[in-house]
Amino acid sequence: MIERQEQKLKQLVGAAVDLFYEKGFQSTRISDIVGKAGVAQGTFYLYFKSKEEVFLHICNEFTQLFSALLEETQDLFTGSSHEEVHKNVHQFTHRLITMFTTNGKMAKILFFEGGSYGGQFRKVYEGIYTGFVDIVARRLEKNRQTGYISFEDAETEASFLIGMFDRSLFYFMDVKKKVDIDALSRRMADFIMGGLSKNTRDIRK
Amino acid sequence: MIERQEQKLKQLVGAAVDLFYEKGFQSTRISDIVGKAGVAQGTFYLYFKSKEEVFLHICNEFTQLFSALLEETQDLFTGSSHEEVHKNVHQFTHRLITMFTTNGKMAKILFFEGGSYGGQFRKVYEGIYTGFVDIVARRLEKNRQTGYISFEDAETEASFLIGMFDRSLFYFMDVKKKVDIDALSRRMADFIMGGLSKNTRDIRK
Amino acid sequence: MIERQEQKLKQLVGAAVDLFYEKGFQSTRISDIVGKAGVAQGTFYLYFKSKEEVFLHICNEFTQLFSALLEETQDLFTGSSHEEVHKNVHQFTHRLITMFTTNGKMAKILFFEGGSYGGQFRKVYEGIYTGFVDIVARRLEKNRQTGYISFEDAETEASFLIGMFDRSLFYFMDVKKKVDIDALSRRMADFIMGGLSKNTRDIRK
Amino acid sequence: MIERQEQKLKQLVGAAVDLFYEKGFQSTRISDIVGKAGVAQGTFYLYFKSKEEVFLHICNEFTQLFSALLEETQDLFTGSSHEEVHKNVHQFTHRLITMFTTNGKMAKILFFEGGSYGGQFRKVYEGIYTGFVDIVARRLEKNRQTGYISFEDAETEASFLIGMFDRSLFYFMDVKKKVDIDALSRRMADFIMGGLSKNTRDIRK
DNA sequence: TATGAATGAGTTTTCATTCAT
DNA sequence: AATGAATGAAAACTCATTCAT
Repeated sequence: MIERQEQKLKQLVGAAVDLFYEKGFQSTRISDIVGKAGVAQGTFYLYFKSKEEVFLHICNEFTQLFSALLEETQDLFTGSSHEEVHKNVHQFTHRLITMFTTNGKMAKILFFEGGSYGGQFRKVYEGIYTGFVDIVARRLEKNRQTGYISFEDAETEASFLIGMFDRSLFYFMDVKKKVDIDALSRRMADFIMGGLSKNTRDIRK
Repeated sequence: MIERQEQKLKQLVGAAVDLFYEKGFQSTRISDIVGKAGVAQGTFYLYFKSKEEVFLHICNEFTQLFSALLEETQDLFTGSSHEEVHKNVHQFTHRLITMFTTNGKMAKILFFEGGSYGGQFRKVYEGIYTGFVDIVARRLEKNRQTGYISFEDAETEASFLIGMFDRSLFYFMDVKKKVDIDALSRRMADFIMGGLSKNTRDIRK
Repeated sequence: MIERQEQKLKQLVGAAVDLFYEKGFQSTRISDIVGKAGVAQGTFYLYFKSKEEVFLHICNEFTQLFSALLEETQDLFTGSSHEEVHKNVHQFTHRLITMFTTNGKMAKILFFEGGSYGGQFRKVYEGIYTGFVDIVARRLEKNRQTGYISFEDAETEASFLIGMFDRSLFYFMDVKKKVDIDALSRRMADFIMGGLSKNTRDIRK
Repeated sequence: MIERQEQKLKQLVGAAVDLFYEKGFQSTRISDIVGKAGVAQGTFYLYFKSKEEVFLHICNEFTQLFSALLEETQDLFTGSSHEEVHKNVHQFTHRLITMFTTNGKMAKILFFEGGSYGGQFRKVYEGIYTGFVDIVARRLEKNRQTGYISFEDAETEASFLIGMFDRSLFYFMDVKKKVDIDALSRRMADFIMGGLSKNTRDIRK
């Protein structure tokens, strides 16, 4: 019985993910969702209070995956050699890209729909984005003294890193419809290490 | 008479820009626009066929500014010394940030609303974004041989550059509500030059 | 449940018939129909896609009655004596007038609204009218040889018969608001038999 | 100057006739009329108070032509021999058909649009139709005693005559898009004389 | 718990008419 | 007299949400 309910919930969420992804939040009708989920119109309201609630449910699911992954990256930018730092950064980009491509629809729903202005989800999006920037900035700051990375302002630099990750990934996922995870994560790690080596390079030269 | 019309058009476009920025495209009502513009409901339809059309009008305005600016950046990444290349990159980031902040609302409307999934404007957005990536990739390719920049795949690298530019700028404009153009453009140029120096650095080491 | 739906449908159609009859198709608002039917505005759209669709529904209902009746009149104009032919013609006019007066509102909606120029229903009307002319012409042709009726061109003559039937009936229904079915059908039969006896009369004289 | 005005009026009326004929009254926009007439939107209101007024203007024009013609038919159904009556009836149908086909658009606007239910013009239409029936009925009555025509009730018979005239003519004008005036008027006269000879024929037999 | 028919508030759009120029 | 931009009332239609079964 409870399984039945769980299944209905999953059907509804699954249908919503597909539809938000295809048509966007605003253009998706409750009737579309229930239609795709194969349940009656009224049933939707047994599981969610409103369309917004499904959206937030989806955002939460993704945010949890995301947070869990970020938690595991304590040693991003750490290392006792340039190569080790590079390896850690690469590991990070690889994992992140893998997670984003695996949950591509949810990622896009959150990062595009959520960011859309006036969306009721702007706040959610900003919270997640800011949290992401913060955590990366903190990781940077933690390793400022190692001498293997260099930057003026951790927040600014973090926003660069996340921007290049986020948009380039969606560029390949969305526009190019093809992501070579290995190549992209490696190039990303290279670029990041280069970008973070400005002063160290100059100094060592 | 014609001036009057021009003025009405500007009022309408101005109101639309403000409202799309504040509430998003979907949540903005024609009645909001005419209300803010101080004209009658019907007047809107003398100037635009639909809400979509105002949106595209705004996108076009911004796209033109944007294209004009891109045209002027023929020597992005060129130069006969590391410093000269850096200077050119910096000039570019400075100009671009200035333009984006000056036309902040339009920029955000296009880059967020336009990118929103299922939005009717996805195509417009993708066209502009792809065009942007293409032009930067071409500038990169043109200067591959100079030895001052280095990369495996120009398109990938271009998507990095644009991503970091785009998102970090909006992060400061939107979330932080404060952009230090000089500092940001300089740091961006530094990061870019670092990111593009991977191999050169390794080689010279 | 299904009965409930059927009832709602009937209420809506009934209200529409009344209103189209009183105010015409164009002047009838959906809000008038739902108001008269005692249902909510949105309910209308559960049963019909548009105002046009109710109209066509009504036309179909009447057309079916009409076609069924025409099917039964195989022996119109047949007979082995002038009197028998007359009797058959009279039977026909009597039945037809009875059907039209019984379904007076529907008949008028189709024959007036439908025929109205530029109406979206012109085609429907013309189809029905032409079909009516055709069938009467065929019945005439079938009995051309009996010697009890006479005419040059069956189609022309059929258009005479239908015209006199159609307009005179509406003249009494609409303008005079009173129809003496027996008298009218008899006079009509007399007139028709006279009109169709031109040559026979001359010959016999 | 005054000629100029007259010309504008004619342009407007002409455009209105064409458009009412093509698209119907309701579907015709003032903007269509002024567009076709080549004058400004506001100019319309210098000549007519509303769309209704142009329609009535057109109806009046036609009604005048029609009334003038009816006035001239004092000797419809008169004559001192069957042949003479026939000749007069034929003359009448010929003239009437000629007039209707010559002013085909106006005729159809009045007889179809005007008759459309709920049309604001129902009254106008009914007035004209009733007047037509009345005058024919009076002509019939006047000649009841001659012995060349026979009928029970003049009004009924008049409604037959007009119905057959009206609808059959429009059937050929509209549906068949071809009217053979000579043949149609002759057949009509034949049919009418037949229809009106019921009793006389029986008596003389 | 599940259903799906019913609701009605909310939005876009049209177009006859007005009026300043 | 002529113009045509501006007006705003009116109407069709959509869809999230409710509720009786």
